[in-house]
Amino acid sequence: MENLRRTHRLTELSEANIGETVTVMGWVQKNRNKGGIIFVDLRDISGILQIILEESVCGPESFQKGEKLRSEFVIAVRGTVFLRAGAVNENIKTGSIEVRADFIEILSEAETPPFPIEADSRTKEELRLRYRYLDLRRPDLQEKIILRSKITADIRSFLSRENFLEIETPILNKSTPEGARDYLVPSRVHPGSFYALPQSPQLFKQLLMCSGYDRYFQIAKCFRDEDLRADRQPEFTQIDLEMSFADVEDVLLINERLLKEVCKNAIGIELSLPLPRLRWKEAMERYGTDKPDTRFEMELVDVSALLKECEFAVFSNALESGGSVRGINAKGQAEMPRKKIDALVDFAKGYGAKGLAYLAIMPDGSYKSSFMKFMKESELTDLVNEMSGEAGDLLFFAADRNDLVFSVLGALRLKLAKQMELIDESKFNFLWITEFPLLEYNEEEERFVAVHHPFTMPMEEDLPLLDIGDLGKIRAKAYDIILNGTELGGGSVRIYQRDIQEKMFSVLGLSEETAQNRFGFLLDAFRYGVPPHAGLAYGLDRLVMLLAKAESIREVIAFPKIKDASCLLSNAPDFVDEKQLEELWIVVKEPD
RNA sequence: GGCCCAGUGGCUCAGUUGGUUAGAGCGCCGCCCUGUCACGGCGGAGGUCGUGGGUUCGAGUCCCAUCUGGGUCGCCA
Repeated sequence: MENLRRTHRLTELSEANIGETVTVMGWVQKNRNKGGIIFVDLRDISGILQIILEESVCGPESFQKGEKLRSEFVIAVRGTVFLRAGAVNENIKTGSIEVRADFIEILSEAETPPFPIEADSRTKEELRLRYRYLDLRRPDLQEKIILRSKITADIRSFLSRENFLEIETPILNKSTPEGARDYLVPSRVHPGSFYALPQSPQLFKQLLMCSGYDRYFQIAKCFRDEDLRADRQPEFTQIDLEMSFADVEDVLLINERLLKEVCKNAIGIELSLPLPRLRWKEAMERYGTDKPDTRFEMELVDVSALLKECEFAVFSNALESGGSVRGINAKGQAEMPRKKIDALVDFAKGYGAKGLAYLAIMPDGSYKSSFMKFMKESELTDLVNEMSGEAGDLLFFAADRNDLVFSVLGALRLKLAKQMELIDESKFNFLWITEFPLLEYNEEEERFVAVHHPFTMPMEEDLPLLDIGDLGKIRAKAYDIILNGTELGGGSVRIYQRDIQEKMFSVLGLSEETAQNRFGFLLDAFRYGVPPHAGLAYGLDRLVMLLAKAESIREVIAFPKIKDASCLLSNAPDFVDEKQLEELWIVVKEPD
């Protein structure tokens, strides 16, 4: 190895290098031994290159090494670049050339890997994660990790050019039990005291605004001790940014330019600006969700007004108790088999619906429906017209409290779109959702809680409602950025006026003492001159996942955790020595 | 915490209404082959079906429990 220095990555070589003596290194992808000639497909992170071994060129010593080669051996090859004598391999970048080795060295031997190292792996994820270091050798996973690095670099570059300063904030923080569960870190020096890992750098970035760093960003690791999902990990990365002297419009406009640049550089997609916007209320009414997938239509229709006199108890009860009846039209699905409809009804029940009413408009114009016997002919006709129902369509209706109707139909809409293959996977539909509600009522805690966080600024015209009005109706200067039905990020204009902040704490049921105890350092800072400020944070993992067209966030994280938040590779979390616990003043209860 | 899906050689799968020594492709091992690139030829090893219990004359196949992984609801200010 002392005498060998790598001169090129494998696919840096091309016909331009013909005749050159080069030294390359990598992993053996495939060894095709024809007896007197050995073809080796060598792999590194750049791709594949064919190496040829002939005893007459490389001598017996290297040739014997060539005969020993197995998958995943690491080798070094010194040789000359030739145009291929045989056929060109169109499948690889270096398919027209090959390196004729005059010397090879086996740098490292390898056991047979437990699964094939190849693109488009069909190996079950459990095994891949247990051997993640092998999984990460696979080209498609490498592509995603490379894309992630590129996106991160682009974001840094853009924000730096826009005069944002990258500033790190602490990982060891104070726990603020509002919101997600914290990961706690025991203090050795302070018996019984704990740090919390950040759920986001929220408070610190606001402090930075107070300190005059008027544009801040950070690529910040964040932690939330909640259950995982395909797009949720307990530790994840935020692109966190904050701007002083800024309102909603300032944040949205600069982020649109950021997204445009990232999309263009990372995947060659040209976004047209401005990005579409939708108010929260309208999003809920049209799509049943605050993160609509706008790649297909099938919008919700409120049919409550038509059903005031209706005798179908499910509908009338919902209306009488202040709820609504809304429907969606599954175009051309009238012939859906009963079994499939029943499955959709069960699906709806999973979201809390008591049932799901349906009406099929048969090709001959007749109706087939779960509730027609309770309805007048004219009511049915009106209903069908309101839903733009045509022969061959299948209509679904949910009747309940508004929030339930929205969540049921919002989920059903997505489910149907997938079944009906309505989603154009080539689209990248960004969408701003604006004017989120400031507060929502939490049944369990029997109080209003912040939808975004307690520092979110109400909209000016709704400020009076903080004193006298319906708290649930207050709109906030809060916004989310959505891509293809996934929440990519969100942010808000922050409260910087002490009186408004105090009112906010008060409606949240936080006593002055509690607020001071939890956020006192921020409130104190606000006493010494605070600029108006606003910000946004993206989930970097989700952004990369969507741009990479990955199925799960785990595909764009080098070392992800599994569903129960453990790591199959390292076996974290794990038990620790009694001595460590003693130092930390911790006594572990026997699990029940 | 709830619901749903999956678990058969190293990998990916098949396995008919429960019925003889559980199959295939790839991979692996050995021998042969100087233009292969999904290389080819010949030969070979390797599983008791995630685990435990039950039903049965008989279970990979049915039942119960459990473990491992995935999806989702709750949760995620």
